[in-house]
Amino acid sequence: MAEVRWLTTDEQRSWRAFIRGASKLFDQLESELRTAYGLSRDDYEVLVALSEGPPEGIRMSVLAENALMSRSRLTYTVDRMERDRLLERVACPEDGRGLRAALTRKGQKLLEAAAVTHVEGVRRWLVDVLSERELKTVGTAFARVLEQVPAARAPADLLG
Amino acid sequence: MAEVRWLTTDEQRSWRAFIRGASKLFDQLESELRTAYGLSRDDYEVLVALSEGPPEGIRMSVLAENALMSRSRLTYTVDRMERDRLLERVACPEDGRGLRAALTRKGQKLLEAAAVTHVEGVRRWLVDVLSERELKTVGTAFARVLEQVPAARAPADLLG
DNA sequence: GCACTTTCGTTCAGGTTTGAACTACTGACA
DNA sequence: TGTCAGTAGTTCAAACCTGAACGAAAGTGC
Repeated sequence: MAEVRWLTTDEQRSWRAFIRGASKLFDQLESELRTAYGLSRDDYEVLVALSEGPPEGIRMSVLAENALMSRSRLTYTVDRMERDRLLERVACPEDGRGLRAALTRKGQKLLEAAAVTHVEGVRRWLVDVLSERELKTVGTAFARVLEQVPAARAPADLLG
Repeated sequence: MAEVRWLTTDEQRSWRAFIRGASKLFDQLESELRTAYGLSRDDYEVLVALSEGPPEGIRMSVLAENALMSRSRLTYTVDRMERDRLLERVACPEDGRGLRAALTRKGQKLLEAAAVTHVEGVRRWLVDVLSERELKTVGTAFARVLEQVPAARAPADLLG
């Protein structure tokens, strides 16, 4: 058992500022999307992923991966969105087990509107608040974090 | 209605990297705390806040503010933690409506153990992955974000 | 002292999320 | 061709969260 390497005062300060700022930013952006369009962050991520995929839709499992959601959570999210006619599930010709979620016209339209709100929020609360250099640094830093953090969160991964 | 100011390609890239990296980081850290100690991030935040407050405890409303939680969510969180004997609610002499949550010995011990796990995670997945300069920038950037985002998320705030 | 408004924390109803089972299908191997 | 492990997506029960409504106490103005 190695000695614990605590955070220095500066590291601690930075970490705390980050976790609080980021949490609040996420809450704010989600709150804006929800009150304006009734969309959760998950819903929005799904719409974005679909709009960037091919028109025939995206496999559920791929969608779950893209949006960093568990499969069951995605099932329920897609249920709700299908009920609201924002997307539809279509069978997958090449795999009888599979389904694709595909954007409807309504979903497309809603995303176009919501994206405006969302971009304004991202600008107002983040992009315009940071200098160009800061934003760039944040981007490259978290791209590296994303690479480092283990891809799967299977229980076995946590025991190493 | 003003023209939409979309994000530039670079801004978009930075924003995406950030949201994905940060989300994954949070998920990873929470997952580590949960499998090792059965603590959610909320639980952990409450323990930290209490350990930093006076020994007689902290008012529920202050705790909710510190941990960025709704009051009802805090009520349920504290219920669970009290059931597990990590803290206890004590009446508040100076305000008959109020309660303080105060750490028990067991809560104190658990936090001491969990903090080790948590710090290791923060180091491994963030602090050691970033340069000193990057971490500093992230800290100052999000401190500014925290300042800018409106404090309350009362419905009225969202209509302006 | 008495009405009024505000604040504190909880409770309620209903929606959401979780992780483990489950069904249906696929692909590999004999 | 038949078995069998593995995968896709769903479902289930239980835990969790949300926001509005609530009871109790505090503060305010008269």
